Amino acid sequence: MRMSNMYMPTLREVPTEAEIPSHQLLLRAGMIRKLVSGVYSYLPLGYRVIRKIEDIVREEMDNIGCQELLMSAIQPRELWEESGRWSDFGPEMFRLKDRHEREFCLGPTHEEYFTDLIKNEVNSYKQLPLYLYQIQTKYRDEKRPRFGVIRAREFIMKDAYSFDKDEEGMKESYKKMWEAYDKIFTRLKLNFRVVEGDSGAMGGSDSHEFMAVADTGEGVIAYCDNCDYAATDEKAKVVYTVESNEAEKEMEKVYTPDVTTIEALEEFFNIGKSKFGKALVYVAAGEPVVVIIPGDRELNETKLVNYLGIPEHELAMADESVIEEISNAKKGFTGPVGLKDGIRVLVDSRITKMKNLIVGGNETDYHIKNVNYGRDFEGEVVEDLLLVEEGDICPKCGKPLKMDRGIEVGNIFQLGIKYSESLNAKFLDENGKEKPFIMGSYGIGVSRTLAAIVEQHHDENGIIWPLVVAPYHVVITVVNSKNEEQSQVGEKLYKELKDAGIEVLLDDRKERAGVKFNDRDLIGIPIRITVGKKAGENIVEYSLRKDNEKEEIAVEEVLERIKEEFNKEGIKL
RNA sequence: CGGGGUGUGGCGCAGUUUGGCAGCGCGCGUGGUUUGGGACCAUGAGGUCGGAGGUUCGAAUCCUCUCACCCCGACCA
Repeated sequence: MRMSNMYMPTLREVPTEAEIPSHQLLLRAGMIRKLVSGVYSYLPLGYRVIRKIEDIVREEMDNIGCQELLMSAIQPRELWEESGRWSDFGPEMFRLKDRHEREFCLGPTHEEYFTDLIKNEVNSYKQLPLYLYQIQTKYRDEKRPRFGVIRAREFIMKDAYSFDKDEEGMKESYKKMWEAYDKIFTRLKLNFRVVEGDSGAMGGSDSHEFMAVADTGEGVIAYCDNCDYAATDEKAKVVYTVESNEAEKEMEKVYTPDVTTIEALEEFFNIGKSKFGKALVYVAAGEPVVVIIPGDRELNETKLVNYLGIPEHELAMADESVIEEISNAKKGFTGPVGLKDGIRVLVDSRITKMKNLIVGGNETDYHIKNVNYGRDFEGEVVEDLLLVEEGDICPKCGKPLKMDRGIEVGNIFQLGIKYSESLNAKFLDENGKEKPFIMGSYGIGVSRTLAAIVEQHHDENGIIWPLVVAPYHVVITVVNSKNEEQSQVGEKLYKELKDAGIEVLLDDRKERAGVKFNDRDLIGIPIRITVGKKAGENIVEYSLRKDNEKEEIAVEEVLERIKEEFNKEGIKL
């Protein structure tokens, strides 16, 4: 491609809307443009990268016998009613009506659609396992779109589904997908970590997330250096021991005017946070719920939602009127003792082992000392409602956990029979018995992966694309396009490389050298050929975007050097 | 959804406090001089000041409503 003819609107200045490097650079490099919040276009350069990511995904999917198809983004309400997710998905789902008032959604994912598709055509265990996938646009009306294409409302996703005859088969399929994902993200040069995830709105049991390590990532992961334990903060099991052998003391009401936070209580009582029982008031599916956890810990809302068995959007922190209503006191004085009758109380299991707690008194300006579970209050004891913290002990090996951040680029779920059961998708097994398909679903955020790669591969001058996904492999910069010798050498090389099957850009624009250099660094082309002063002597400059070391070589050597670089990267031409 | 902020030419911004000709830098057109890391001179084009209503002789500026976008929290590929 001749750059004089290319649609590549690079920006000199950083658009104010962009906060993180990948968003800024993708905009500046002219790879993406925003239409409205969370909705983006992929411009020619960006789209080439998207297609290369897709191709790698396709190869690895095809390798494990997963077959590509393409479905509609638009799906009828009835399909989602069958699985119960028309309401479970909540406001996250884009909904629309046709001229006959029939309701539809723009697919946020396709479990129902895939299950529905195959259920009439696949009737026998002999046809299993079956793996299908598509690469398609998904829609989720995110609460807060952010970071460019990392959290968009429209995004490109590869979604795959496995159908097995039994649990073991499904686990085998899950393993295959996992291995394929490992290969995909490795080929894409991402530094990633596989962690246990929460299955959330997808349902099912086991799930893992593929997290591209990045400080700017929204996902928080807890991991162990000593063993292979790693999980998202939502999922990570909190091991927290507070055995106390103190003798139970007499309950005592204490006047604590305006002391409403754990920090203030700490100061008031001059005692550590762990002596307090923190009461959090939520409204879950319309009903108030009080949750009691140790004062020095945070609540994990995902665990709470899972315990309650409600969709996430039906859980919210209670506002002050609800708090006053159930505790008969201002916010900050809620506790487990003396709540209004009939209020549901959940107690983190750790609370039951703590002695002589200090809790809110359910009376404005009062707390109660020496409160003990079992003697003074009761509730539903929940094993673990806490959010993991750095330094918590690893549930697997007991060493301290570390925390990291990442961008979730892939996710695999063991769904089981959630969808096959509700959609009545069944086959006949060896004994002629009807059984629901055992399913798995597997996503890769293609557009998000684009951003994740930039997040991990850039410097102050711009993007540094790995050769496998670079929009073009090579850029030939003709330093002075008015110079006849330089132009000729540039043209000759351009033709030679193109004929060799290399994707090459020729910067033949009538710009000053500085502009060309800055643009090529910004858009991150991995291999750079500079045709300059020594063009007449048949010498050009060869350098790589990633290390910047320049070398003068003869024009005849160029193709060979490029081939060497492809070999080094393990890429076939 | 809660909290905070911003909307002025393609991009980045000033002007708003205290109402009085709509400006600056970059980019863009033309002519010229330059030409190895975002050139210089000259000369141009380009604006419903987010929108609606109001106050006023007069509104980018004051008031009311509204829309959009960004940031911080709760969700996800």
